[in-house]
Amino acid sequence: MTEGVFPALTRQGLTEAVEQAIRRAILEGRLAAGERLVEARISEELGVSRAPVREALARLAQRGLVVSLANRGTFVVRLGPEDVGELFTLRVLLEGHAASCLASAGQLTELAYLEQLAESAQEAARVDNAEAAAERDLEFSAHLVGLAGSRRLLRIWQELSDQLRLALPGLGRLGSPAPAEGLRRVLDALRTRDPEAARRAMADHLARWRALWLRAVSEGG
Amino acid sequence: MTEGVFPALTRQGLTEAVEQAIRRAILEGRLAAGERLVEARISEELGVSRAPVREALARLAQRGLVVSLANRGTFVVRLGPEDVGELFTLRVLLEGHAASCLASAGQLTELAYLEQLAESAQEAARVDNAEAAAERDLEFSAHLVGLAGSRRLLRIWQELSDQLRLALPGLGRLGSPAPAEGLRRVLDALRTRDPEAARRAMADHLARWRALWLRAVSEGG
DNA sequence: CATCGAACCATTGCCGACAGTCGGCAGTCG
DNA sequence: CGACTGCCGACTGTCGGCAATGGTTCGATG
Repeated sequence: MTEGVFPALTRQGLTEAVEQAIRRAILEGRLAAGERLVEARISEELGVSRAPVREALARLAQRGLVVSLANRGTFVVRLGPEDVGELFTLRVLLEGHAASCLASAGQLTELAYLEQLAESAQEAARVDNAEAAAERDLEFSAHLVGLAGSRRLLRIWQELSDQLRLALPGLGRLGSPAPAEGLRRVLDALRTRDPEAARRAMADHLARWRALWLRAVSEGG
Repeated sequence: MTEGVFPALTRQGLTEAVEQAIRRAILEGRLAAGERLVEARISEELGVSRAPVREALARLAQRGLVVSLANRGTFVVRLGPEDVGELFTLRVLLEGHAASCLASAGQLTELAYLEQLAESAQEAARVDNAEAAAERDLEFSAHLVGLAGSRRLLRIWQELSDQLRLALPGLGRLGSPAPAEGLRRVLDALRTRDPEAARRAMADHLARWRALWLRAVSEGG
């Protein structure tokens, strides 16, 4: 039989469905930061029992999107400036590493999609939509990190990016120009196969984003 | 009222107790790699219902100690050479960063305990007990990363170190000399406040450990 | 004799219910 | 009037049970 024709649909259990529902509600800003998540309420609203809701909340807690206090409930995480600082420090570390790896061992054919994503990010920045630009930028980074080929690296990065997305709605109110030129320099470094330049370019690019995100959480919360 | 007379006892829930029990069973090698963990069996053995066992297994799955396949059960993770390679690549990245941070911004008073841990590790290496030396080395790194002051960094590192400990029993069979001298160079770099030297020293030290761990998982499984 | 299919069994996924715990409010005493 | 104590509602932690799923065994069939 031909392999890989069908995308291997994995019948997602209720738990996963509930997890996605809550995650989307959080990341789309329909659940405000600090808001309390009551199991019974969610289970009733979704028409399922409390068990899958409980497990979904536990997973989200481990992912850092919510925090659950014993016997007191789980709450949507509210990001402070220190949190954004931490997250960007780690992003610089991880994405810098990924960029460096890709520069030294990546296939040039893999750059095509990255260029497309970078173009998309630049376009979003051009129309002064910081929120959309940030989302595109995260997608670029997600693929960059994915190409590094380390499952654990990708998993960690996804966890961090999900946490960062908590502050995404706050970015929208800022009419600041979003960084977009930086990705070009990253791609240049990848093309010339210069690992150190790729790491630096990624770090510089992220440094510009960091300032923007920091302002978003400082003014918003 | 007098403040701080009672040490604020935090009653750990059943779930946490179960999680610790299973984790210890895995890390102490009483549960072999690849072994299946049946919820009902564990719950019966521990005298609790399946609910806390379920949640404990879910947490361990997120931590990467076990892997659970839908409707098929959860199994103790078996580490391959690629896994150990990934883990050490990330250790170099994270611990190198922590060492660098500490060199540029750390208090000299914090070095005292690190020196004590390094001494302990060196002593374990002296008696050719690779497993104990590895455990001491992990404790050293845990404190090093903790001193960097980033909760997320520490959490990620702990997750990775727990995964690495899966292969700890395999190290015991190797009669190889454990690296121990490297920590001294890390401490020297911290004392002289040289961030780049600290990162390199940490990387060199880990490179020596990496070879040992790789041999352990290659021969063992 | 190998292969396929159907019933069986062990185990997980999910459910509803009960008990334990927390925060708030009223009542009481100084 | 302020502080402490005891109740109250709400919610989480835990439990036993039922249904759904996957692997297995055994028999039928080519």
